[in-house]
Amino acid sequence: MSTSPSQPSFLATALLAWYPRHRRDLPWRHTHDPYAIWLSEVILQQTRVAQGLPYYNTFLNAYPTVADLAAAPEAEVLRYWQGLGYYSRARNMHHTAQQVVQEHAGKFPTSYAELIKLKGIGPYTAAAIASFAFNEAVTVLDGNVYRVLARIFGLHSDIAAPASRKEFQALADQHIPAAAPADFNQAIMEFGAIQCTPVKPDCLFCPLQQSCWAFQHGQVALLPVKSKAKAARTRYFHYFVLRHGEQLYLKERREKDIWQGLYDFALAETVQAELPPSEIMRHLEAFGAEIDISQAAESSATMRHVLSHQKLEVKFHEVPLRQPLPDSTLRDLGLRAYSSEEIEVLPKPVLIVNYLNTH
DNA sequence: AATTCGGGGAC
DNA sequence: GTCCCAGAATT
Repeated sequence: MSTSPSQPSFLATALLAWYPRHRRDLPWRHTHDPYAIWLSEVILQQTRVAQGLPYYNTFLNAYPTVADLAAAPEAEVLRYWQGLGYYSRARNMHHTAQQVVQEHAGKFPTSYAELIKLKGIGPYTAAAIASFAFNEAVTVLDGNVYRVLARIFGLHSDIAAPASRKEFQALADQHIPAAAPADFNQAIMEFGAIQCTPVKPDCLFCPLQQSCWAFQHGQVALLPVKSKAKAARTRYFHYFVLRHGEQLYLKERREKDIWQGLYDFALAETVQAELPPSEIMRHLEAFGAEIDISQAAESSATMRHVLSHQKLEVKFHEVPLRQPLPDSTLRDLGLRAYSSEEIEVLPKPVLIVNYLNTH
């Protein structure tokens, strides 16, 4: 990190004046506990405050300390994360909590250099924890910071390109005040979140209006420059909802794919939208149990579920069984029978939760 | 450098 | 429909 000038820059001065008058009252702003700050930062990765807030409170209540998190079963941790998405965040937190307990005697590392070595803690989160919990003068770079800097200084570098990072990093490093690194980091992100917003920023009442390159040049709506992501691919899922009495059969997703560690039903993925009747019959026979045709429902209508890089088109085929699935089938397909009470506490994709809530 | 990891809310 | 959110790991 570069040094900052002895006199705070115009940017630091403006942001530090703006921040105390506009900051939202958020729970993680009342603590210096690195564990709680770590949790808030991981939750807020690619997640809005409004969506993450209830998870923060519930999670911290369930696991008040890093030792509590380390001692929990992974499935339970994922269940608390259910609905937040990017589930590797939860799995990495769990892993790192155990590492902190075992290798650091339960005490969180206190420097950026040590923090960034931990799984799930990258440049942003390491800087956030180091500055907020330990007042280290390291700058955070998140989507808000990119946007604010691009507009104020007229940077036209593509913020989606990794190579642009060092330009923004250098700029942030120039302006972070040595006397108040944590407040500067909080302020610039909060400023981006509620004043210098992506769409319709509040330029009319902006304290930086006069010194903002984008405003002065009428290019606020054009900055930051961000190249578009390629279109999401479409996948076709056919779930077999195997039921015996009140029991449903589910499996853990272990493969390297979406929803790792979460539970869903027996699944056939197809290249085309339709699963031909002959293929459906082949799957049903492979389950190795007699099906109660009289209670068999039509396949559900297609449910669409959109992820960042995938569009899922999903059909659920309900399969009422006259007897339990044989052990060989359970082994082969990784399935297990669960009561509705057991299913409730399994971590599941929102898609599966939605299905269960409507059937 | 490019890709892949969710889900929701604002427009 | 589009955009993007207090990003990180993997390839």
